[in-house]
Amino acid sequence: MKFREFESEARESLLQAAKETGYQLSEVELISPPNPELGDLSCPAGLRLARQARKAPGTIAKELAEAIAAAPRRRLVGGVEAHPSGYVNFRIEMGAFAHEMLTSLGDGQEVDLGVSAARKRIAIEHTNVNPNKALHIGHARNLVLGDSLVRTMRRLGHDVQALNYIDDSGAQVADVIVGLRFLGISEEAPEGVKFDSYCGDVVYTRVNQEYEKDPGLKEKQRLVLREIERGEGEVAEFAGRVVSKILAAQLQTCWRLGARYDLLNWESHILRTGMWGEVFEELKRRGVAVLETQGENAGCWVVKDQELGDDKVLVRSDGTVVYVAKDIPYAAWKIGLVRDRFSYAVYAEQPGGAVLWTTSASAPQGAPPPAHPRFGGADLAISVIDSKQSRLQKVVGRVLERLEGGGSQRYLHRGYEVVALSKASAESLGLTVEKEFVHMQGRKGIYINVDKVLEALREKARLETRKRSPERDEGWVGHVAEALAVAAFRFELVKQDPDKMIAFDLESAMRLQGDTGPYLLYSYARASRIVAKSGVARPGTSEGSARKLVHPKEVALIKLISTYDKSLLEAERYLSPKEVATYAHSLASAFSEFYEAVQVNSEPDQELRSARLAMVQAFRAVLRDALGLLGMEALDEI
RNA sequence: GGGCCCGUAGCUCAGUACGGACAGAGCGAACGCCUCCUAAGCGUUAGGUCGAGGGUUCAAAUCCCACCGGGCCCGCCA
Repeated sequence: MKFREFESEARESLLQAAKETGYQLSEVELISPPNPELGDLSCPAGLRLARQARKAPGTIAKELAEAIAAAPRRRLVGGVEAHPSGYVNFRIEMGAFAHEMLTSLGDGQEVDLGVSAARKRIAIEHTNVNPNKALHIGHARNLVLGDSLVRTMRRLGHDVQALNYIDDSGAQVADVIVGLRFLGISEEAPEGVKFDSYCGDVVYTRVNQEYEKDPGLKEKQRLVLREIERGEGEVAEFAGRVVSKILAAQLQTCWRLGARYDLLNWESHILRTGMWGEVFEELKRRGVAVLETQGENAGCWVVKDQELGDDKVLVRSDGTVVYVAKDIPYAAWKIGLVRDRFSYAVYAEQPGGAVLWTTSASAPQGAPPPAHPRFGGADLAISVIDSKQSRLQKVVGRVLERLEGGGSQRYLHRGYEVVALSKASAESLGLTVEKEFVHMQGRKGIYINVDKVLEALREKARLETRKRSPERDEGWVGHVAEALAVAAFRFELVKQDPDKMIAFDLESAMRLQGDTGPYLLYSYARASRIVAKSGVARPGTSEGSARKLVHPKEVALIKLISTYDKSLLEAERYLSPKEVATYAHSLASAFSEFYEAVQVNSEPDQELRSARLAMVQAFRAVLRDALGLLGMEALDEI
C-alpha cells in the first residue's frame, strides 16, 4: 500500500544521495519520527555514518538532505530536512499521496494490499478441544488466535488448510464413557443444557470425584480405553456416538465465534490407517528412535537428542504409543513426509456454506469417494498449542527435522500462555482465593464456559442496543447484539500478547467501551452513517482536492490507513494476529479523532467534502478488511 | 538442578524482534464537550527510579551479564 511506496522512494533517494556524496551507506533504517512536525519518516543516517566519516552527525545529515533536494523529485516525497541531531527527515507529498490512495480505496470497495509474497501451502492446526466437555475461555484463546491467523495468512495470499485435531481415543473421553456406562449417570442432558456442557460439567467432574473415592474405578477407565483403541465392539461404538454428540455441540460454539475449519483430524485414525506404523519404521531405520536396553526406560523406544535434553519415550515397554508420538505422523502428514493414507468424507456444512471435511480411517464402501480439496503435503505447518506443551512440540519439531534429513524448520509451534481466572471471577464460582488468579481445572469444574460468557455479553449488548434504538425490531437488535458480543469476546482474547498470561476477569470482559471490540464496530458504524447521509457512495477525488486534506487529524488518518499492509506482514512474520488487532484499534481511534475534529457532510467546500468522504470510505474499506481477519462482523448501524 | 515466559502509571496492558529524538492507550479519579454526520465517542488535568544493579553505545524500556519477584515445563499422563 501507499506508505510502503513512500518508504521505498525515501530509501532509494537516500541511497542515491549517499552514493553522490561519497558515503558508504549499506542499509537504510527507517523509523517514524516521535512527532509529525519533524516529518513522516526518519533515517538516523547521520548518526550511523558519523564515526567512519569523522564528521558531526548533523553535518552529514545536512549534506545528504541537500543532495536529495538537488536530485529529481520523487512522486511521494514532498520534502527532506536534516535535523541537527543527525536525522534525515522525509515529508510525504500529501497531494499525490492522498490522491493516489483515495483513488484506489476511496470508493469503499476491496482493499488491494499490493503484497506479492510467495504463495505457500500452510496447514494451521488450532482449537483441538478434547471431545468430552464444552469450550472454556482457555480453549477460546486458542481458537481466536488460530482462526485469526488462518484468516490473515489467507488474506496474504497463502493456501491455508485449517485443521482441528480431535483426540477421540484419550483418557478424558474414556472418563465420560465410564460415567455414562458404569456410574449410572444419565446419557441425556437435562432440558435446555448443551450436551458438551453436560458431559464436562456433570459427568466428567463426577467421574473424577469417584476415582478419588474408589481407585478400583480406574480399572474401568483402562478397559474403556483399550476398547476405544481397538475401535471395535459395543463400548467403542457407544464412545463414538457420545464423542460425535459432544463434538457437534462444541462446533456450535466454535462456529458462533466465527471459526471455520477445513478438516477434522481424528487421533484414532492415525493409528488405524497405519500411519504411525510407517513413521515408526522410518524412525527406527534412521536411528531417531532407539530401543533402550537399560536404565529406567529399559524396554521403551526413545528419542535421544542433545537439543532436547532428557530422552523422550515414544513407545512404552508394553508396546503402546504415548500421546506425543501420535503427533509425529500427524505432523509428518501435514508437511508431506508420509504417504497420505486417510480417506476423506464430508462432515458438515458450516454456517456460510463452507464444507467441513473429516478424515476417515477406511475408504467408503460402494459409492466412489467424493472429490475433496488436497489435504496434507503443506510447505509449512503451524500448530497453535499452549506454551505448557512447548517441550513436547520441540520434540515433534526435532524428530521431523531428522526424518527429513535437514533443518528446514517447516514445523512451527505457535505457543501462547494460558488463560487463568481473576481472583474476582474465581470467587464468583464459589472458590476461596488467596492469590491474584486461579488456574482453570477441567476435572474440578474450575473454568468459565464460552457459551455462558457469550450469552451474558449478548444480553448486555442487547439492552444497550435497545436503549439506543427503541424503534428497531427484535431481530435487528438481536443480530447487532450477537455481533457485539462476539467482537467483544474475540478482541479481548486476541489483543493481548500471546506470551502473557490472561487472568480472565468476567466483569472487565463484559465491557463494551474503551479498548474493546465494540469500539471498533462503533467507529465503523459511524463512518457508514456519514456515507449513508451523504448519498454518495463513490466520491471523486483529484490531486487538487486531496491537497486540501491538511488538518492534522486528516493527515494522521490518511497515513494510518496506508500502513494496513504492514500490520499484516508483521502478523505473518511473528505468527501473531495481535498486530492486526492493535492496528485496527489505532485506526478506529484515529477515525474517532477525525470524526470529532472535522465535519464531512456539512463542509461547504465541495472539493474538500468529497475528499473527506473518500477518506471515510477508505477507512471503512480497511477497517472492514481488518475486522474480517479478526472474525468480527462490520455493521453499518449498531 | 536444567529449560521457557512475564515484570512499564493505582489496575489491565501497547511499545522490546531491527537501540534513536519529550515512554503511549484503556480502566479507575477530577473537570469539560451532544440546537452539529451515532456521546458504545472526544478533550483537559493528575498519575512513571520502564523490577533492581552492572556493562556495551554518541544514544538503552529495547542489546549483553549476573540478580530479585511471579508463572509454566522437565511422566512409560493426555
